[in-house]
Amino acid sequence: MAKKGQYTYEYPHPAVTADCVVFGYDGKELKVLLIKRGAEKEASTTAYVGEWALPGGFLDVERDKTVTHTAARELKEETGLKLGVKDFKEVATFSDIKRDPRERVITIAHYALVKLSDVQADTDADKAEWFSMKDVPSLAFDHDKILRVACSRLRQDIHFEPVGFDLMPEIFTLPQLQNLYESILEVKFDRRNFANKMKHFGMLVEVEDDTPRHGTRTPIKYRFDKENYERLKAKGFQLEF
Amino acid sequence: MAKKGQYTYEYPHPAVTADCVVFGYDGKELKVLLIKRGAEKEASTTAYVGEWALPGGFLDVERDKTVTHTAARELKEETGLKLGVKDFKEVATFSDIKRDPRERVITIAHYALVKLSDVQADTDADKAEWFSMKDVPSLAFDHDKILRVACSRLRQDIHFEPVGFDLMPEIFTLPQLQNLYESILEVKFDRRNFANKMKHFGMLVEVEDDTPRHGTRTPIKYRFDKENYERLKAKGFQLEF
DNA sequence: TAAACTTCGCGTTAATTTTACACAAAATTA
DNA sequence: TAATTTTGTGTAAAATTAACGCGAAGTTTA
Repeated sequence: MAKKGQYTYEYPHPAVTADCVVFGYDGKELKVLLIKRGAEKEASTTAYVGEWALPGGFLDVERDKTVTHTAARELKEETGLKLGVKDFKEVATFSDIKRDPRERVITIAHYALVKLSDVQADTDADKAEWFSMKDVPSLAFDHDKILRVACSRLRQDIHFEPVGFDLMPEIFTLPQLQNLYESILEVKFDRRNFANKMKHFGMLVEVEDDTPRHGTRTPIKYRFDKENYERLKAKGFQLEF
Repeated sequence: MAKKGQYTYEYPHPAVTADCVVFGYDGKELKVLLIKRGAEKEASTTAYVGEWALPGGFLDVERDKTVTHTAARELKEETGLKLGVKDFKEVATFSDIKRDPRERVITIAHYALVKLSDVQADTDADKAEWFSMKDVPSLAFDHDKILRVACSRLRQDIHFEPVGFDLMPEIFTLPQLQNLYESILEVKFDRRNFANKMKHFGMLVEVEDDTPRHGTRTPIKYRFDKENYERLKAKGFQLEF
């Protein structure tokens, strides 16, 4: 651990953090990963102890290649969830002068999309918890605001990128996919038009899978055709919803 | 001036800057405002002396309310151009560990759109210069990259916001507006379809203006109907191009 | 001064995309 | 076995987008 008062500068410098909004989808609703702020670390200076917050932490000036590396590293440390730098998207910077009561801290918010079914086991249940977007508690710092902005960013991105496929499990059904889109965009689509449009893009591949499903009629299973998507993207095509 | 080594922290802090990509349009081509890096200020530590760069500078930890305030303040100081915080849009954070040779500096890039005809007189010609996007020189630091990213961001934004009207003079013609869209998007539109679409939005108002124009036939003059645009936006409408 | 040329505005038609909507099959429940 | 829920499929109307012809206004050229 570094000694106190070791680092001096000619001009004041702010502290810089990266925060993570990790979205997951369980087939029913959109969820977000939060941590409970503990007093373990720097007890005396830690703020908002016991409150829920977004995972995140300070830029390691000497080691973190970019602030996105900070995001990935802190997410791993705080929740156990290991994501690659490429899995993150930058949302925005939050730099209000009083956003942290201790000192001037600016944060670069990121978001990531994960297949909840794949990672739920990885997340350290002692520290982190998945909350449905519908009942997110009030958060520490300005994290409420960050979450709102991240959501609206996700809503924008979904129009141009197949974000659904990052959130869905490998094998999924059209009704599930539609439900996800409806959850994120908070609208309802016509089932038939949704299916037509999705199939029309040519990114869905039918899969043999006889796992019985809960519902009534058994829907067809699909997987995302990543190669074809990459080909289409290279050609310059537009998703749109 | 502050004494050296006055500000001390328990952990290393990066320096934080805000950089500005200011776009202007002169009726012909898209331009960007650059400054020539001088050795005036902190001579010994200044890097890239004599090279062209984006306007920008260090966050004033004690005074700047947000990094966007930094952007506005520095733009004014370095180019004479006075813009409001609302005129800026955040683009992205650039935080590569070696992007500044002197110390770790992360920068939050912003862009702004201005009516070149209105502000050309305000820009301090000694320090700043407007460059056509077609012949931008190679820039200091990673500013080439920042400019590229800002451009692609502008190209995205133009699909959903009437950015044209921030760049055009108060009174303009449809061919001018079309030229701007074509410059930014690097495509060609059909003159008649472009006009139909634009008029269909209901944001254009015909204006009486008999200033003779250079070309052949004198095109109709318009102005942007801001009130109507706000009304439409409130109702939730989409631009799209 | 007339002819040729360029730029501009208007409107029409064809192609494409989006929207609205009805019915039958599969599985569960009563 | 009948009723109920969920899913899959197709088609016609409506709206939007794309393609395009023409004549008018002004400039340049012969």
